Amino acid sequence: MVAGRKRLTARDWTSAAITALAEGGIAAVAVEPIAASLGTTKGSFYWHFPNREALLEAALAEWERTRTEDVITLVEGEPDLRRRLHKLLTVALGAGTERPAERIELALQANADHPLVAPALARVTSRRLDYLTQVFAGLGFPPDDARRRSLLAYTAYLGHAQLAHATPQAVPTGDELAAYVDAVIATLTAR
Amino acid sequence: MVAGRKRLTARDWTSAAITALAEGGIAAVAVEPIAASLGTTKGSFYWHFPNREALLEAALAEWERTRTEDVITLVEGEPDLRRRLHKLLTVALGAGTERPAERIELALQANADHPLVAPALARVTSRRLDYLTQVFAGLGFPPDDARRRSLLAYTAYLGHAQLAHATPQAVPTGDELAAYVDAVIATLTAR
DNA sequence: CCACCTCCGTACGCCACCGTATGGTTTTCC
DNA sequence: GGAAAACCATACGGTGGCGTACGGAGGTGG
Repeated sequence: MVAGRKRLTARDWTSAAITALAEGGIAAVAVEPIAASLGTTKGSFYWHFPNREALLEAALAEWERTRTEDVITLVEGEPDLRRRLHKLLTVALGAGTERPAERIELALQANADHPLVAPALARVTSRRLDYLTQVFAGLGFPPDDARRRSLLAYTAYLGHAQLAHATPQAVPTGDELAAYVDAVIATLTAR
Repeated sequence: MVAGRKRLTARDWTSAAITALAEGGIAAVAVEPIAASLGTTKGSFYWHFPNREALLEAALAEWERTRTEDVITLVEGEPDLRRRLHKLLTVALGAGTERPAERIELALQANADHPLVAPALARVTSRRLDYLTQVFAGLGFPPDDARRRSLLAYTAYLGHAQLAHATPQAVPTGDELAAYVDAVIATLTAR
């Protein structure tokens, strides 16, 4: 892939692992294929990492870190709660399945069983749900109602991503998508 | 597993494959492990099937068949549309991730990329969405609104299943679940 | 009863990947 | 400028799966 540098760092390996993760899921985070894509050999890898699991662990940690940063920067531009929700849903439901971030997301969901994936996923999920609950509470819904609405919103997001990936023709695009997002927000915020 | 019969049929292999699918996903539909679980060897398998792919194909076909039957029998006991929706959602959201049917469902979603899985999944999804749309239309919503609501309902179901599997603690149970189902229905059928 | 067809066990070669061993090549730093 | 440390290539053995070859068992009909 990159022919420039000769000597690699652990970070080079983790970011290559993240790329592989996006493209082929957990199974693609494999030492020898990634070595080939980096134009090197396992000899390099096993100097920087003890084993494959450590690489996966590093990749997941990196993903979790940048992922939360993304959400924060996305959110902190919109003070109005209702518009913030709209923006959130537009990005969440509109993001096809092509972007690497979405692909990784799906790859991790697909491997939620994995002992390293499960806790990372749990943390991210929990943070998102808490945040959503907070938004709905800010819109004036009582706590438990806010929680239910956020759960509905989040599961709808998850399912939407899944559906867009598995059965893209079942999911609206363009103007239809915009109308859908509006309808969903109307439904989610209906008293 | 079964020590009784000596000679096996193709059906024996298919149902063993479905069991493996439920327990370990697509990757577990592997000839040698299943042979071992059946107490036999590959010699048997390659008499009944040309290769691994054919086994997977047979398993998927069988799943798709029984799956549609299940839905039909579930539905045709409740004439009232609103109660039918309630029943549907209760079963769909309440079904933990323990039942084999749910596990297979998730395993297939996790492998939606797979060339054999994708079309099967697309057919099932499309049928379900059409059915849901029909229910909402029957409740008096105009066609495109009914479609949007059914999409929201179905994505919520998909995401819920995913969440219940990956992050069970994020999902309500017992009385909370019942309350959640009621709230979701109220939200989904709100004008 | 025996020949044939059905079914299965075993052994083999192949591939992809993991992890180790070992020696060589760069840097770095005194 | 040379020793020590950092880094990498290569070769090896191990595991687990796929698919083939082939020989034998066991039912079944003539």
